[in-house]
Amino acid sequence: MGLDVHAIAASRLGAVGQRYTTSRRTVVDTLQEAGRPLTIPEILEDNPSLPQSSAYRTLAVLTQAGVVRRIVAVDEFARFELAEDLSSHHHHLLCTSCGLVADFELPSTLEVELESAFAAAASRHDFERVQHRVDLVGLCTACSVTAGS
Amino acid sequence: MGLDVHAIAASRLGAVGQRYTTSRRTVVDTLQEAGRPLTIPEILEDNPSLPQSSAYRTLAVLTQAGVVRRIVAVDEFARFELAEDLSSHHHHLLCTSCGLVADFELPSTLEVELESAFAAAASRHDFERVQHRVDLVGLCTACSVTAGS
DNA sequence: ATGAGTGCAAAGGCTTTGCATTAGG
DNA sequence: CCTAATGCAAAGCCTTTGCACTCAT
Repeated sequence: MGLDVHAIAASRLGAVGQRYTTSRRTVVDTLQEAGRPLTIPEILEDNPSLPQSSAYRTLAVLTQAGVVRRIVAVDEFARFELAEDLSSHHHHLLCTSCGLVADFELPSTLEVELESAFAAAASRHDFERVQHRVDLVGLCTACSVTAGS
Repeated sequence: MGLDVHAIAASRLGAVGQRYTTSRRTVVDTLQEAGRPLTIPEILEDNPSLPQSSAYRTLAVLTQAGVVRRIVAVDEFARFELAEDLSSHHHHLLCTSCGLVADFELPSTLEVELESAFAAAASRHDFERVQHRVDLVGLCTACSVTAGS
């Protein structure tokens, strides 16, 4: 798709009174190129000149502006990816052994069914502004070879 | 249901060479009574005489024995609930504001469809021993009143 | 009795923050 | 220019761990 991610990012940051600075642009680039959720250590690895504290602050701002999404996987590291409307709707495969996060998609017919079931559950429990989080938790190829009993 | 949770817990602990001690029993009771995932601070609140380190160690052992399940919500706190075969299959509603976790269920027909879609996705990505994690993330009643814009 | 389990306190590790400096609009 | 953003270092906070004591078998 031909979305201008940087233009959208600049606009969303502006909407919350934030500037689209060099380091923020860099982080967005890194996430877009990765195409999967990255931890902050991974982001720093790709950008050795970026200080750790700047990475944390940058990602906090980008998250707040709706440019990136923070996801909680199975290990102690937070992970970040571009917001879904800047990439595409997808789900995550989480490796319980190494923490790897990969993306996958569900048939759209199933997504539709899920959506209505979720809407019903949310309304039943008085939850609002609900998004769903559908993940698979298991062992990735590498780990099932290593740790597979 | 008439499951004897304590008997099962004792048996599962035994299977991994662990004893079913008083504090472990206490934690299991607390989780069963709560009927929703609890953080360690919440567990300690319910059991003021239980030291923090014992709570962490107890829950680590119970998790390893398959008596409880550790879940990652949206905040920094790990949460624990009884294993599904000691309670029932369900999903979670997560409040992004206060971190509250509530339970909900999906129609069993939808569960079946999901299961096969997940199996397909997992096999496509060479993931093994896959479990699913289907949660809704939003604002609980209390928080949507307070923080609802 | 005798090793597993517990309690206390200190250490670990990811993340946040204070403050002086730099850069964006 | 002038405020927001950055960089460095120190502090926070959840969690884990070392070690001596106690309880379960």
